[in-house]
This record gives sequence, C-alpha cells and structure tokens, in this order.
Amino acid sequence: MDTSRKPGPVRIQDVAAKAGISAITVSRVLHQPAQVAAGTRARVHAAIEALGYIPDLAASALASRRSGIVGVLVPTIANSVFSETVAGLSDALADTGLQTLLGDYGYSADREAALLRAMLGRRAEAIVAVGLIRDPALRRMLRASGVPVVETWDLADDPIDLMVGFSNEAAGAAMGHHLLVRHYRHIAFVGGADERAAARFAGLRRVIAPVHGATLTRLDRIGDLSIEAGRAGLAALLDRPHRLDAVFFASDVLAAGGLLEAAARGLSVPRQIAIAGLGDLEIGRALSPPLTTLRIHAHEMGRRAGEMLTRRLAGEAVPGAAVDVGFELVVRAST
Amino acid sequence: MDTSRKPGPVRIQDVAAKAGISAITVSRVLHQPAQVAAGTRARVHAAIEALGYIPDLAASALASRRSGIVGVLVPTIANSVFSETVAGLSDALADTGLQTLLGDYGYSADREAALLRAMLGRRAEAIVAVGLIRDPALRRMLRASGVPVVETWDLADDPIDLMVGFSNEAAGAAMGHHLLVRHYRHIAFVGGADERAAARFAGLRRVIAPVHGATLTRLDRIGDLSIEAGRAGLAALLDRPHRLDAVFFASDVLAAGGLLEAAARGLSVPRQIAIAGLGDLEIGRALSPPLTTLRIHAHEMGRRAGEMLTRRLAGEAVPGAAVDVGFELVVRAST
DNA sequence: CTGAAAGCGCTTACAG
DNA sequence: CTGAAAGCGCTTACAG
Repeated sequence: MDTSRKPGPVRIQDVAAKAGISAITVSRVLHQPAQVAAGTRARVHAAIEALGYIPDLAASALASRRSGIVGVLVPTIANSVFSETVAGLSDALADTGLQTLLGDYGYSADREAALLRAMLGRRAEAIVAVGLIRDPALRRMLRASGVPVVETWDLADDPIDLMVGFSNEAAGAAMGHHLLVRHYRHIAFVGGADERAAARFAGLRRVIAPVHGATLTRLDRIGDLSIEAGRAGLAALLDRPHRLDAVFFASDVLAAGGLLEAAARGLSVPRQIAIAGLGDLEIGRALSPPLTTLRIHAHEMGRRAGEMLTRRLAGEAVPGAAVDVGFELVVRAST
Repeated sequence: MDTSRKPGPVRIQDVAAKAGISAITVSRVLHQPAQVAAGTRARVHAAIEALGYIPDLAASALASRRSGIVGVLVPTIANSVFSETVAGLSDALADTGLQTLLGDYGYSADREAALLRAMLGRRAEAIVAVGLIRDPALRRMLRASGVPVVETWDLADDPIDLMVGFSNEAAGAAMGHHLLVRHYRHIAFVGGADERAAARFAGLRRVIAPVHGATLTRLDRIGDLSIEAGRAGLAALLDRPHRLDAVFFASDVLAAGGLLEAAARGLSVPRQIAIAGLGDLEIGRALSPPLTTLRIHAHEMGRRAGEMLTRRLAGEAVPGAAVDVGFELVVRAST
C-alpha cells in the first residue's frame, strides 16, 4: 500500500493520480461533467468514492472567487417569526448552490457588526438582514463592499440596496383603527425597544392621538420575548391607576402572557380588557379566547429576498425600489 | 488618486503598500501584534482603517490550515431546547476565535448528509451534533476525517468521538416511575419517530410493562412539534375505546396542546387525565395546571461540548468516555 | 475531450 | 523587529 501521501484530507491531486488523469479534469467532473468523456467521468467518480474525497471549499472559493455563501443576519432566531423568514430564504436558495450562513446577533449592535465583518470576510456573495441595518458605519461598509444586500421586515426610503418588507407604522395604525372601531379608547402598547416596535407605536399613536378622550401609553422595558414578560407587562399596566381598555402586544407570545394574566386576575377578555398581538403564532390561536393579531408574511419575505438575490447574482437588473408585502389584520375573539 | 488597483475587495497587499511595509507584517499585526513595533502597528491599523480592509478568511484558512469553523448539526432549530444547546455552545466558544456554522437538517437524513459534507468541505475544525449521528456511512466518514466530533443529547456505547448527553431511556423510565407512584395505570406516550423518542418510550415500557394490569400505548405519527399536534394527539387517544389515565408527551409544546384539548373537553387535569411533558419550557409553567415535565440540561450540554472541543483542539487529552449530564423530573400539578 | 501554467489572498517557516 | 520565497488546494483562461 502506498502511504507516501502526507496526513490530512484527500486532495484533488490524490484523486487525479488515482484516476490517472489531471486535477483539472477532476475539477471538471465536479463542475461541468458534460464536458468530460463518460469513461473518464466514471473513473473519477470511482476514485472520489474510494478515497472519500471532499473538495476544499475554501480553496475552491479562493480560486473561483465565488464563496457560495449568503450571510443571514437575524436579531434572534428564537423568535419564530424570524426563523420563518430564514426558512423562506433557504427554500428560495435550495437549488442555487448557495448556502446560508446564519448570524444571530441577539439584538446586540456589537455582535451585529462582528457578524457582518465575518460574513464579508468569508466573501459572502450576498447578505440578507432581518430588519434594517441601522449603524451608519455598517451601511457605509456594505455599500462600499458592492455585495448585494436585502433588508427585510421594514420599509425605508434609503435602503442599502434591495428591500422587501412591510410598513410597521401602517401595521400599528391598522391595529389602532381596529381598536377604535371596537370602541376601545384607553389603549396601551407593550413592545420592545427596537426600531420596528417604535414604528408600530408611532402608527398606533397617529391614529389614537387625534381621538378626543382617548389615551395611549407605552411599556417598552419588557425584557425578553416571553409569556412571563407578557404577564408582567399586563400586570404592570393594570397596577397603574389609569383606565385601560385594550393592550396591543408586539408579539403573540407576549399577548399570550397577557391573556393568562387576565385570566389569573379573573378579568374577562375582551369585555374587561381587550388583547391583541402580532405574528399570528400558534399559541395565539390555541389559547382562549383566540387572539386578534397582525399576520406578517415572514416566510414570503425570506423567499422573495432569495429570489431577488439570485436574479441579481445572475446579472439580471432588479428594481431597486422596496417591495411591500403588506400584512393582515386577523380579528378574533380577544378584541 | 491612484486607481491602478483592479476592482474587488481590498487585499493585504494594498494595506501593506499603503503602510509602506510588507504583507507579512500586516498579517502579524492581525495575528501576533506583540511581535510588531508599535509605530509600524499604528501605521498598519491606519491603513486598514483607511482602506476598509477585511481579510479574506478563505485565503487565511487555506494558508493556515485553520478554518476557525465549528459545524453544528441540529435536527431543527425551531425546537427551543435545541437552540438552547446551540446557545450554550456559542457561549463556550465566544472567546476562542472559533465561529459556529449552523446546519439545520429538518430531521431529513439527506439534508444531514449534505450539511455534514459541506462542513467537512469548509474544513470545520470540529463538529457538534445535537443528537447522535446514526447513518453508518456518515459515522465512517467522520471517523476517517479525523475531525473532533461531539455528539449530544444522548448516550451511546460507541460514540464517534466525544459525547455529552443523558440517557433518554432513563428519562422515560423516571417518568414511568412517577406516573406509577401516582397510581396512574393506563398510560400513553406521544412522541416523534426519532431515536430519542424511541429510547424514552423504551424506558417507559421497561417500568410499566411488568406492572400487573397496567397498559401502555404509543402514538408516534404526530406531525410537527406544535400545540395543535398535541391537541390532535390527545384527541386521537381519547377517541379510542381504551381506558387512559395519563399521557407523557415528548415535548412540553405537545403537552400544552394536551392540556388545552383536555380543557376543551371539560376534562379535569390531573383528576380525569394526567399530562406530562419534556423540556421544562415556559409554556408548561404558564398554563394551568402547570405541567409536570423532564428538565433537560440543554444549555449545559452545549457549553460542555464547546469546552471539550476547545481542550481537544488545544492538544489536551480529553477522556473519550461519554459525559452524562443527567436530567430532572419536575413534578407539578398536571400529574 | 484533456492538460500545463498561472494565480486566487493569505500564512509559514526560515533568515537576518 | 521585518521580509523573500514557497505553498495552501483549488479554478481559470488558453491551447491543442
């Protein structure tokens, strides 16, 4: 047995030697098999099989200047609406030979910057962000890189590059309209400190503020996105002296906590307190009463982001304007 | 202005030229700054800043034979107990310069194999699997690769390499004991078709089967891991003619569906039907009655996997025996 | 249908 | 403290 080869993974040279041809032909078998004679092809495949050859993708990327990587930046993958968007993107990329490199930054600006640099360092061919990228320095870095970028889950006048989302302001306003129509006048908003939550609150305020006698409060120190945080949020609001008719939570998970806290206090929903959420998550449909919510087209945003990217990477012109996928108000018994 | 450089990302040569030194010194500033004179270091940093240089990690990996990547194989990141393990791993790897490359195979053996090949193709320095890697061909491939592997969430006699988990069989048995002690005799198990669920059922059966008059049924075609699937599971069991005292669900999410279905049918829990889950998830604590469950040390498994890997990669000898982190039976009002 | 040469952007000894 | 040379494992034109 020949053991002259140094330790380490099998190289394309080893396969070539075994098949009795050159490395370049092995490379062709892998990437343009039609250009190789059937017999040669078979011998190469046999050698690959026998040696357990797995091409070095770093070397391949370096030589071809194609990393095959799409970076995906997510505030937190633990939020199931975001993982839906990631799934939609993966679906769209399934047959393109592009792989997804997931970066979860846990809402930390430092982690976001570090992950973005790592993605550019891996020479990602495109970057998809769940949410806008806010930091001006990062925006400049991405623009300078020339890498296609798709921002999602929001709309903006000055996208870095491509964008597919919906108006969080309009979503907040839609919920505000609904609550007003149902004659709720004393309304609270419970959401995070992120920019999307802020936009939803702004939309809500735009609709509520002009109404005579209506009040609007906001609670944004809610900790994580959990049932417990939702319970604590409603508890904090109810323990204030203000009158309260309805609460709009920034997620169905929080709103589920609101439903449970109301039940624990013996409050009838929606008669004594109306509750609404966002995301159209399963938990909101399962609890009683089922939750009024805003349905976000999370999967579709990911899918369309993937489509826009593949077209752009294929050299097609992709319109730069932001794509608005909208949202749906889903009215159920909780309001 | 000098525009002689070809388009494309800034290279280390460009930085070197701008700083008036050689590429090798730029590389040193990045990796062993102590070996470079302070003045030179400052000039290099200035040049990096001015040009927006981001090192090509593929080239770096190829030259250094260190990819800096740890591949993480997960059945589905949507299951929050698995994402806990991933988080624990990330925590352990935070200051090591190693990055996590997440591969979610959606319980598909084909996707699992493809992701594993991609990880080896990227020359991952180590691989962590949530769950055992079952396919003998994959096990052989990994052993042959020489890459450190940590399997988690289970124990086995013949790990590919390292292992940190707990006995799913013992966990099932522990729940069985608890249910017997509480005088439940007609028990059902609702879980997935995966090997961990099978082991839990085997443990349950080991304890239940010898008991005179006791019965045990299993439902394993439950679809996804959702509240709705849990409801449907309990509904299917209740619509059978058999007597049923208690149901052990393979996840608290499923068990939550069981609680809701029981409530919808006006069944008192645990008086008419006892319900238990697994994972100690928030939803199980939030619903009423709160759920008896098995607490799995998901985060700790990830953290310890990361520690074992970094020690192994640092050249330390790491005992090959499987580490058992155990589990806890958490008894609440639902049983 | 196949191959020799050059090069992708880094880092590794080695030398001074 | 710094650099010239060689090489990591591939692929890209180019040639035949």
